[in-house]
Amino acid sequence: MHNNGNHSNQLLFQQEKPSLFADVIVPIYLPKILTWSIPAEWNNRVQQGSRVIVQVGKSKRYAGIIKRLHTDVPGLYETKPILEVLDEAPVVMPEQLRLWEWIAQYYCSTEGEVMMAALPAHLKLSSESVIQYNDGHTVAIQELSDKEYILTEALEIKQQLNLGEIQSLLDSNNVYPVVKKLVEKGIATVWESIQETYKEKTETYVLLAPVYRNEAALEKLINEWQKAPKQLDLLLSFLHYDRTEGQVTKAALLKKSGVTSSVLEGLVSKGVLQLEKRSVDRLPQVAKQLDVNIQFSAAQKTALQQLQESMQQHAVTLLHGVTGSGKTQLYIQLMAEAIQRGEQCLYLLPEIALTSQIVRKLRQHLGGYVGIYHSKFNANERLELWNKVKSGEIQVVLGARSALFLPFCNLKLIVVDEEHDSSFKQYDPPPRYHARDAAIFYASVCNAKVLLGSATPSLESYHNCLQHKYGLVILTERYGDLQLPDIDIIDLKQVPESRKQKVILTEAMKERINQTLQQNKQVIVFQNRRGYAPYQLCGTCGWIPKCDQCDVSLTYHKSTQKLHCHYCGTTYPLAKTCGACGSQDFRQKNFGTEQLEELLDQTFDNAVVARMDTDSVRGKHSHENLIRQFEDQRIQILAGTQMVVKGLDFDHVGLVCIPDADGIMRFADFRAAERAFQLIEQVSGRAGRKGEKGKVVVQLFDTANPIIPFLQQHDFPAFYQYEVAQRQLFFYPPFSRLIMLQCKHKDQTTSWMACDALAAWLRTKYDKYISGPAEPPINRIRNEYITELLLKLPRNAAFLEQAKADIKTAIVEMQHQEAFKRVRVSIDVDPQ
DNA sequence: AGCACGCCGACT
DNA sequence: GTCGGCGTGCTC
Repeated sequence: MHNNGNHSNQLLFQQEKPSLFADVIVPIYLPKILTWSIPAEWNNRVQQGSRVIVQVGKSKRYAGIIKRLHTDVPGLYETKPILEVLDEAPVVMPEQLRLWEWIAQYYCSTEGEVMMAALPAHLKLSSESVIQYNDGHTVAIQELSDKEYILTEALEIKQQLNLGEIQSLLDSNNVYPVVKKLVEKGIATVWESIQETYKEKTETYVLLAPVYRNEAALEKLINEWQKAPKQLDLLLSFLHYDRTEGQVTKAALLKKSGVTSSVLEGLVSKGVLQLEKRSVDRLPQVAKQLDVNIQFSAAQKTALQQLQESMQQHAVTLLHGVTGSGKTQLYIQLMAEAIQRGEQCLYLLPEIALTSQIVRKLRQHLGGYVGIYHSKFNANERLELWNKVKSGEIQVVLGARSALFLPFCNLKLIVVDEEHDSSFKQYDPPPRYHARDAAIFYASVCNAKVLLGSATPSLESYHNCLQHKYGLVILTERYGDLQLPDIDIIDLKQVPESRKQKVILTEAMKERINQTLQQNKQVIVFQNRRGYAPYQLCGTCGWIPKCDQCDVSLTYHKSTQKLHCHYCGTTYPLAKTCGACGSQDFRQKNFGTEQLEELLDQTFDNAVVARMDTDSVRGKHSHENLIRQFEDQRIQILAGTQMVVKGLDFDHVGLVCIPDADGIMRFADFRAAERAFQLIEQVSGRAGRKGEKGKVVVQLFDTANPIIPFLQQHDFPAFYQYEVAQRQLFFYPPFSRLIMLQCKHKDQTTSWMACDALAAWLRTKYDKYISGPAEPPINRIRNEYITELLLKLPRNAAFLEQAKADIKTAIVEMQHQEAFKRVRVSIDVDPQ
């Protein structure tokens, strides 16, 4: 067969211009990335990192991110074309795509899930079905079923409905068949609506009409003013603000002059003033000014120099500085230097440590260079920050773990403060990533340095320092030559009545609180349990009220007069009689912050007592207000959970009380000692910041606990040596890497058997690394039974990759078995 | 995550 | 015998 010239020209043409395909990440759970084709006319408009609209399945459309453009023709399936190109410039950078890929791979998640965690809501678009009424239809009422009739009637009035509206209209979850019928009968059509959700914020500004913009005309107007004195007043106050502030918003003018908008409307209709809508920034406008004349102590100066040297040599440096040693000032100095070099910095903190205190401090020194990013910000504000980070306008971001996903263009320093904090690990929803570890990877991609900071480093990080993988800088002196507080132990075994009925505050502790109050100092009382009483017990038969859906005893909350499940959030009415024997002899066991607050309030008449926990600071600014009140010493005693520990510096705290230290130490997992040390050391650090040495009083039964001497000496390295020996003995991190598999099923036996089947699959290769199956201490949550399998694997990257692949295979194999089809398995790499 | 296909109970 | 419940599998 031979070709004529024309034909071979076409072939040649096709070879020069092969069709283009895009691997697109869509924000849904998909086991692998899917490929769409690019219509030839858009070849020059698409780029890696841009968003495109694609259709997934029958009708649903999403804005996805182009991960890769290529010309590999997919062999096994027809590709659909992309439907729209949303961005001319990429919204995510190549470095970010590498981070996404790493997280998905390392944490056994998917890039779609990472995308959901990474992008601000307004960049994640998905379509919604709109059911549109067709006015011209000619169907008679008699031809319709009841449901069809109800829907037709509603459509006639509203013209358009979405599926959610139809569901509530018909009071059913299964409305699609009815909609389909109406479409078949020509009464309605269905189309997919996909809309940009970001809205620019606009403000109305008041301007002088052009004719009066010269002195003479204006003077004439005012001098010849006849009626409408309110309008004249308003005009004069407008002129005043216009002169003093340069521009006047409608809202501010009306507020300051105290008249209604109808007065302003009058001036506008007279043609004296004009209104103009302008789009404005949602982010606060702060001057870009550096103020870094920090008075460093000698110890800080040394540490700063050591940090700079260490960061030259190491990708990651740990700053181990005792509480109150002024670590934040060092970060500020380093970030200010980076700003001056035109670089970007990321400062990560655990969510609840992102208080107004730290924000104020950064704003004070780094001014408008700083952007803030955490869950309290709404979607519009987040998108604006996203864009300003991408453009490089914002150079420093202070944020919680999700700030790691911002599109930095010149990131050179990542500070992970309180790096030991377990809330850097996300659990639900996946990806179950650790922001500190992901930051270390991201820094390697961006060629940035990482600075970890903590008064109580994680064993993993400290171990890495001793192995010379990370640099280590130590700051042992507290700023202003303060000393760490003394820790006194009160042995509850020695308190006579405590064996029968638990004493919450011993006489000795009350005495110390009184002394502190008399010296006009404040007291923090730490109790890591919310509510009034963590469980109730029938005095006759021992029955304990539990959650119907979870294997957890219910906590009595006095404020709501209800029993709360702290796992699923369900509330139950207060039990008056025993559910088992009918007895009325109910005893409340243990105590939470709510009861503690009440008790403190009753005991110390002259002191103002407040409580800080997730229940008491629900409102938007209540957390900030509470902190402010405590700072201003309007509150003398603050009772609270972990919340009082994180990121707060108070100047007048003389005493920290821990009435139930047993509650911190008795957890059964391998991190119990580490967590207890961190928590108690961090709480202690709140005592005695300015003035003399603070005091800590700890009540407990378990006075023989080996971590106590380390706490009393504030000796982290000695604690590390003790704890690391335990870890080595039992092959726990930092000597191994953990992967936790959880099987969940509504039937307890099935859950166990499935987990056992998984274990059997994995034992062929990983026998000596597996422990379990086992039931966790709380084995039922939301009516699902949980069985766990823990793998303690050697720290070898290639080995771990293989293990993860084998785990995924084992899960698929297990779920092939008929009995286990509905068992849900979750994988948690490096669980906390 | 949706959305459709497919198989079993309560109604005409 | 059909309608409608939700269990199961696929999406380029």
